[in-house]
Amino acid sequence: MRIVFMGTPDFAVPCLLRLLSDGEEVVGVFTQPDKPKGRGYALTPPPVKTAALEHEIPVFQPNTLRDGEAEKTIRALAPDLIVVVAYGKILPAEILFLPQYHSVNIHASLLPKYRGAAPIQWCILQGEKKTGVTSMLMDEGLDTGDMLLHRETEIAENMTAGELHDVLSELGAQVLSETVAGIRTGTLHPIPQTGESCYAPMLTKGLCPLDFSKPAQEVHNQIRGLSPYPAATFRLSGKRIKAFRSTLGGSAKGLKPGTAAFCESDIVVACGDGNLVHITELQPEGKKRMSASAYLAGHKLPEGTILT
RNA sequence: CGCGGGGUAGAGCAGUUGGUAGCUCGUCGGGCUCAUAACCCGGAGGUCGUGUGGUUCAAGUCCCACCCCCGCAA
Repeated sequence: MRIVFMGTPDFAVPCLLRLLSDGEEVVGVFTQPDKPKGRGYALTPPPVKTAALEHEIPVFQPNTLRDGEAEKTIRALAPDLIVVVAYGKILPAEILFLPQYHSVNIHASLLPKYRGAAPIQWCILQGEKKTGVTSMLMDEGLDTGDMLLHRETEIAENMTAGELHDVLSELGAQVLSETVAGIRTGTLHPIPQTGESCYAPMLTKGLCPLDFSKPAQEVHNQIRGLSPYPAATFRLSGKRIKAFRSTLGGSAKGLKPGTAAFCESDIVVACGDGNLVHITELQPEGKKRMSASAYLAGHKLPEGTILT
């Protein structure tokens, strides 16, 4: 099948590769323009572009899909289907329904929950026990199209967003493969999204600072939901520290929220509900990411120290 | 040339006004103990990122160049 693929970040790469290994004819890849990133503002290509170029697929990086140019380009590519995976732009109707089989999207949640930009992280932030991947026939709304297939996966107690991302990314490739196969054979039955929906908006820096006056479980969810990017932070002796991993366990026994308890191999902090959160992996500003025990080997952290 | 922090024993950190390096953990050996990841004693382990660079009687510590790592911001 002739397919135009639209995607941008790492999450979308396994989907693209799966289409190729399935023998689909990927005739073009749309991805976001290269953007200045990192120190020195080096112009950085999106991961999907890199992957596409490695397979010698034509890459298109328009700033907008709404000036008619993109439509002409796609028309010339004459796809049977458009596959969208975390592309980062809304497709106008004239493109959406251009191919014979229209456009399908792979979304990293169990729709209609967690529509939007950051479903993986929000699932963990909200303390969900399971999530999954859904494929849908796209319409003009944001992740509102009729659903085709979905696959569920458990979210382990201490799982981070990064780990879940990798799982869902592979699961997404699997679902995409089955979806394309189903479209080819005409065996899929689109079903409208029903039930309670919610949105997973883009993550902002404002979500990062930890608030130890919250219950330990929420602090824990915040740490793992924002790990590794953008990463939950707290302050210790004037420096900002990112927390990447944590576990729960133990009672704070009347310690005020934010107070460090006995810190041997973990940084143990009292939370608002009287329970403890154990920070096990972190990164001080300007330093590499390290285990809490390594950090504690070189930094004294007496019991009673206040973290904010 | 966006702003900034840092490269010292396996890991994490100190290192004062320049005088050839210390701490915590780990590791090895011994001891204590019913026992232990606990405790005590002892040992090994470092060309202090690179430059057969500059200053100096003397540089981890000052100056110069380069390499590498990281935080912020985008």
